[in-house]
Amino acid sequence: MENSLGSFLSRIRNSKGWSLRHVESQTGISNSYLCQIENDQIREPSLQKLLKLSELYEISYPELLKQAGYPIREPNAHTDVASRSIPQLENLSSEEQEALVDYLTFLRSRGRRRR
Amino acid sequence: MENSLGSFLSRIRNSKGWSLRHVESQTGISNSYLCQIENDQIREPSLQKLLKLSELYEISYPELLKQAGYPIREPNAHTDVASRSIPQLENLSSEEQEALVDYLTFLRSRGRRRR
DNA sequence: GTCGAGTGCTTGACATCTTTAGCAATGCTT
DNA sequence: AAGCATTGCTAAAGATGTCAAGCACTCGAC
Repeated sequence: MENSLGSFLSRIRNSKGWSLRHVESQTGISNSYLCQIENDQIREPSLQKLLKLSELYEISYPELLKQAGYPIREPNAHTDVASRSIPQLENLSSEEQEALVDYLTFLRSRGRRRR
Repeated sequence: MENSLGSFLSRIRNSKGWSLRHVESQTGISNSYLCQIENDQIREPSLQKLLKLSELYEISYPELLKQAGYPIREPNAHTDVASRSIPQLENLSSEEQEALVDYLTFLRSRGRRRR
C-alpha cells in the first residue's frame, strides 16, 4: 500500500491540490475510476490512462509504468538520475520552494523522526 | 488487415513453422486466445502476453508494442531534469521526503482552487 | 477405409477494466 | 440554520481480455 501505484498517484494529485473531478476534466478519465485506481482496486489500468496521467501530472511516463509494475524494456533506462527523482516535489512554485526549504531546515534542526 | 498486430504475429509464427499449441506450451498463452489475437479479435492484449511473445519470437519488445499501437514515449526532458534543480532539496532521506510531501500537501490544500 | 493425432478456429463462461448514477460527508454563502 | 456546491467514494451495468472445452478439417499409419 505504501509503494503501490494507487498511493503513488494519490500523493501526486493531492500534492498538486487537485480534486478527482478536476483530473477527470483534464484527462477524460472518470473520477470514479481514478478513485478506484488510487485505492488499488484496479490492477492494470490501460496505457492510455497512464499516459494521460503522466502528462497532466508532469511525471515520467516510463517511470509511471514502472510504478504500475508493467514490464518495460528500455535498453539504457538506469537508476542514476531516476533514483534521485521525487515526482511529488517537482514543479514547485517559488513560494513553495522557499516554504519547503524552511521546513526542511526546521525538521533537521530538531532532529526528530517521523510520526 | 495487412499491417495489423494479428497478421504481424501470425506471419512470424508461421515463418517459424510453429503451431498455436506449440506457442501455448512455450508461453502459457492459450492457443484459443492466441488465435483471437492473430485474427484481430483482441484490441489490446496485456503487456505480459506481448512480452512473452517477443521473447519467444525473438523480436524487439518495444517494436512489438509499437505494432500493437500502444503509446510508447521516452521520458520528457523538461519533467526529468529541469524541475529537479533545487539544491537544498536534494539528497533527502526517505523520512524527510515523506515529511516534505505531506507538508506540501498541507500547504496546497489550504489554497485549493479549481479552474 | 479408418483411426488417432495435429491443425486453426469458435463458443461460452469468467475476470477485469471503465463508465454512469448516485450516495454521505464537508465546506461555503447567505 | 438552510441551502447549495464540491469532495471522495461505491454500486451496478456494459465492454473487453482470457481461458477451458470442443468443433471441423487435414494427414499420415495401420
